[in-house]
Amino acid sequence: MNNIEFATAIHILTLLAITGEYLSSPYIAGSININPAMVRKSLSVLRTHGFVETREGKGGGAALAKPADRILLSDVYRAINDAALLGKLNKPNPDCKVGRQINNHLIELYKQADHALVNKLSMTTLADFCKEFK
Amino acid sequence: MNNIEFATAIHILTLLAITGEYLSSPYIAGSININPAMVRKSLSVLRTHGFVETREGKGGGAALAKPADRILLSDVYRAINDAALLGKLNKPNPDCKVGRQINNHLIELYKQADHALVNKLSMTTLADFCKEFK
DNA sequence: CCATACTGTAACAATTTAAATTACAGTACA
DNA sequence: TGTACTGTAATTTAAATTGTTACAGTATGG
Repeated sequence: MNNIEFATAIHILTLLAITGEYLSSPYIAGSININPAMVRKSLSVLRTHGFVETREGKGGGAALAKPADRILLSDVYRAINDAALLGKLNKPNPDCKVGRQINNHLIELYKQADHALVNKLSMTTLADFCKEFK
Repeated sequence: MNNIEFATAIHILTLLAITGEYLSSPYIAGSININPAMVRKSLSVLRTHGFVETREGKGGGAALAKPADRILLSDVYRAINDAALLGKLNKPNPDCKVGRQINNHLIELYKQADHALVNKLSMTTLADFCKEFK
């Protein structure tokens, strides 16, 4: 969530869900106000995870691959953050009792925090999110 | 959590809690394997938030300012992340229905996610965390 | 009262990571 | 066959983070 990809992905999915149409990367880019290549990069990840389908060639673009009420925001979060841990670590001194063990304990803590976050996000579907747009 | 300061702060607090002594920044730095000035920077934040007290001059250093069972990991997280939002935003096109509204909705979502994370961290005290060290 | 060993902090430098851009081959349509 | 796209790799640029240096201020003990 701490990179902009999550915001970009949610923006794309929201557009696709609300319009229900195939949209081209230049069109989507115009809404987000970024470069079309960035949109295609994001679409590439979303396609890999089954959220969207894309069509090449003239008149091509992207559309949702499944109903918006079957896409959890937590799934999108997971897709973008992959296995990345929610937190950085030092390289402490292994000759110190604390230094030797702390990274294991921090990793465990980060995992718990991440689970709590994902759990919260799993309570909202893309459809729920889209309902907020008037 | 996505900067290393949280890991550094927890390391410092763990050392202070476990030893129960005044420790100097060079000593602490030796355990974390970073520069003493970094430790002092972190201590400066921890002092501002009332977690530690420090002594200047020869023989100086830092110690916990209150019992480890009265320090929640969520408090430390808040102290370090201050008001920083857990997520970035684009600068979308205001002429687009989605672009115009999405940042407000993402901010709301980030807040919820952040609360869930803080809630989880509030279940562990520094004392609990220290118990894990054998 | 001076040498020593610290803290506190600002200024600066280096490094790392993230983001954006460019480029171009491949594909589909009309 | 021209046009308008996608897909992706390579590169560049920018931003954020992390680390370093430097030095004034402070406490201690001989």
